Amino acid sequence: MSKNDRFYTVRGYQLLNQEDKSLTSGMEDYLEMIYRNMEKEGYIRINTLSRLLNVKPSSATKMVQKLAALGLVDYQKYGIIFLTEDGKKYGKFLLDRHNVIEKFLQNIGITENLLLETELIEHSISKNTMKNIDLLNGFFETHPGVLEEFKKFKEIAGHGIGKT
Amino acid sequence: MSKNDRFYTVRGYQLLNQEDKSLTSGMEDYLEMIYRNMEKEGYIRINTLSRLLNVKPSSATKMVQKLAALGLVDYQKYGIIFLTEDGKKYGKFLLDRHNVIEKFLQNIGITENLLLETELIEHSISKNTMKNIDLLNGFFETHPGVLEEFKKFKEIAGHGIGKT
DNA sequence: TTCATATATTAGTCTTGAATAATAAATTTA
DNA sequence: TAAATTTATTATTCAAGACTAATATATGAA
Repeated sequence: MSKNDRFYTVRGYQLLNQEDKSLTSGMEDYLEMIYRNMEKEGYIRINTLSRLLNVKPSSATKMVQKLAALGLVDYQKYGIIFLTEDGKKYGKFLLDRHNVIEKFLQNIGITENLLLETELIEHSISKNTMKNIDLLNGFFETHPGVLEEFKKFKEIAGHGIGKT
Repeated sequence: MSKNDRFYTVRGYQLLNQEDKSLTSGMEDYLEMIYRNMEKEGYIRINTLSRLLNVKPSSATKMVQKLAALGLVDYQKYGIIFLTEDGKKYGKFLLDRHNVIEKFLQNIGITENLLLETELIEHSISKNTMKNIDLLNGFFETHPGVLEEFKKFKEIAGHGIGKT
C-alpha cells in the first residue's frame, strides 16, 4: 500500500492540515467574506460579518481574533476590521477559488442552490484541482460548441437511467 | 436576499444538515469503507476498519456503535460487522459517488494524490451535482475527441499564466 | 453630559470526531 | 485448560466552531 493509497477520514485530514500553516475551513469562510466586503467597502464590522455568515456576533469575534493572531486581519477590540497584506492575498485566492467552482457548477448545469453547493465544495479543493477546473472552464468558454453538445448529451442520457 | 443567497459557514451547513437524516461526513467515511470491505469479504472487523481509515480502534468502535444505532450496520460487542439492507444501499451510494468524483478528477488530469483529493471532495457533493458530474464523465467517455482537445488546450493555456 | 440603544466581548456549554490509558473479552498456543 | 496474546470497549480528554447569557464599550438623542 503506497503512501498515497491510504484512506483517511475527513477529520484526519483536518488534523494533518493543522501541521502546515493553512487555515481551517471555518477560517476560510470568514476570510473570504471579509475579503468580499473589503472589495465593496474597504472594511467590515463584526455585526455585518456575523449577519452575512449567518452566525452570532460572538462566534465572529472569536474567529476574527484567531485571524488577527495569524496576522491576516488588522483589528482591535470594538474596532473596525481590515485585512493585512497577507490577508488580502489569501482572501483573493479564496474568492478566486469560489468563483472557479461556481462557474464550473454552472457549466455542468447546476442551477439550484448554486451558492450553497459552491460553499460546500470550495474548501475541499486543492490548488492543483482548482487550476485544472479553471482550465476546464476556460476550455468550455473557448469551445462553446462543446458545452452545447454536452447539453444535448445530457438530454438524451439523462432520461430514464435514474442512476443514483 | 433570497433564501439561497445566504452565506453559511461550513459548520453552519453541518448544523443545518443534522436536522434531516443524513450522515455526518465522518459517518460516511466509515460506512463507505465498511461497504468496500463487504464487497470483498462480506464483513469487516473493528481493527481492519480502523487500520484502513488510519484511526485508532477506539474511534472506530464509537462510530460503528453510532451507525448501529442508526440501523445501518449490524453488529454487537466484540463481534463481526455487517451492513443492514439500508446500510448496503447507503454504502453503495457512497462508493458510486466516490467513483464518480475520482473519474472526474482523472478526466481533468489530476494524477497526484488522487485518492486524497477524492476523499476530501466527495462529502461535499450533492446528489444533483454528482449526477451532473457523472453525466460529464459519460460525455467525455463517448466523446474522446473532446478530452483530447482539452489536453491540447491545457498544454497551451497552462503555460505562463500561473493564475493562483 | 447623561441616559438609552446599538454593538462587541467574554465566559461557559454543546457536539463531532479524534486521541490515550485502562480494562475486558476472545483467541491461540503450549 | 491455563497463560499469553490479540482484539475490542469504556472512560476521559482535546480542539474546532457553534451557541447563550452576561457584561462591557461606543454612539446618538435629549
